[in-house]
Amino acid sequence: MNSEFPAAVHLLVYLAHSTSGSANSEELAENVGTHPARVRKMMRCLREQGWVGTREGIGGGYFLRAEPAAIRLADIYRASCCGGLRPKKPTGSPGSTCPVSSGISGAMDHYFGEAESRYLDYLDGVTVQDVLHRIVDPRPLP
Amino acid sequence: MNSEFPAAVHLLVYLAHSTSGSANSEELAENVGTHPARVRKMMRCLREQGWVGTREGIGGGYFLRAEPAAIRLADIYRASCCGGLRPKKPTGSPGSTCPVSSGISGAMDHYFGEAESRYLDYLDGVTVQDVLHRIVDPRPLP
DNA sequence: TGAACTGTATAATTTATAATTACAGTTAGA
DNA sequence: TCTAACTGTAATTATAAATTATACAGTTCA
Repeated sequence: MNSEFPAAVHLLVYLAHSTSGSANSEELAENVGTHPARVRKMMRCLREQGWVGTREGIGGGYFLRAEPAAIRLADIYRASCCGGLRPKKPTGSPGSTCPVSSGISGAMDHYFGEAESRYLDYLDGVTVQDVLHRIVDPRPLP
Repeated sequence: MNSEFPAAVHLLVYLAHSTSGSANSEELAENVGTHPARVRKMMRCLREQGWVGTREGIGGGYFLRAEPAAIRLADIYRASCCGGLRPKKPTGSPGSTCPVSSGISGAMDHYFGEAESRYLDYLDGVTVQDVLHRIVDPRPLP
């Protein structure tokens, strides 16, 4: 898995924690530990989901549009890196006469899909607010 | 995720399906679609788990040592690429004065760990035999 | 002894990921 | 209306990870 998903969560948690409620790409990039251009690119995705708003121009930046308790990690995952839990390169070859070589990738797709959906079932129960609370007020949480 | 895990499953399923019960690294590599040296390397791991045996020298190769129905995909996953479901590079920085930046990676580790364990719970219910049956006799199966 | 294998290390190549650069478009305020 | 401070986006470069390839010592059997 690449780090799009955790970085997206980080951005949303940061905005949820921010007292001013907004931040520009430079501030966010420094907090996450990445480059402002990458933040802006990721923000496109979060904006399309309706989770953040953008203000361009001087004094501009990003701000939350949704309630932290309404943003589920499973949805962030789906928006940022869906399918990332399975390997890109399948084994075997579809045209082989050997049933194992030709059929294994379809079978594995099935198992990866099922397993990934259990992974997402769990993340469906965790919100941006939960993550924030785990950080600023470490008590047992989802 | 890299393709160690699906390749390992492929190797075991192939041996389980093979009528002779054994195959050398060249035959396995061709079936999986990779290099014989990589097969030999992966076999080390499968041998250490007691799932396959090796015969060196002329006429040698690999053969199953365990029942296909007793080899669980979750165990293959653990042996071949445990932890591969989380990104390698954490976001934020531990020393930061910002609680989000310093705390997010610990929080995400927790959620990734929980989610991965759901993923494995599912794979725990699938065996090499199940995979083989799904390929050679496609009926509803785990 | 020699041919057919495995075991293992290391180098080379390819691919994926992230960082960087660049610049057009937007906005607020002097 | 001009300018500085931003975002949006694409293209390029750099870095890291995964995979393939090469090499050769050790094993086994005929």
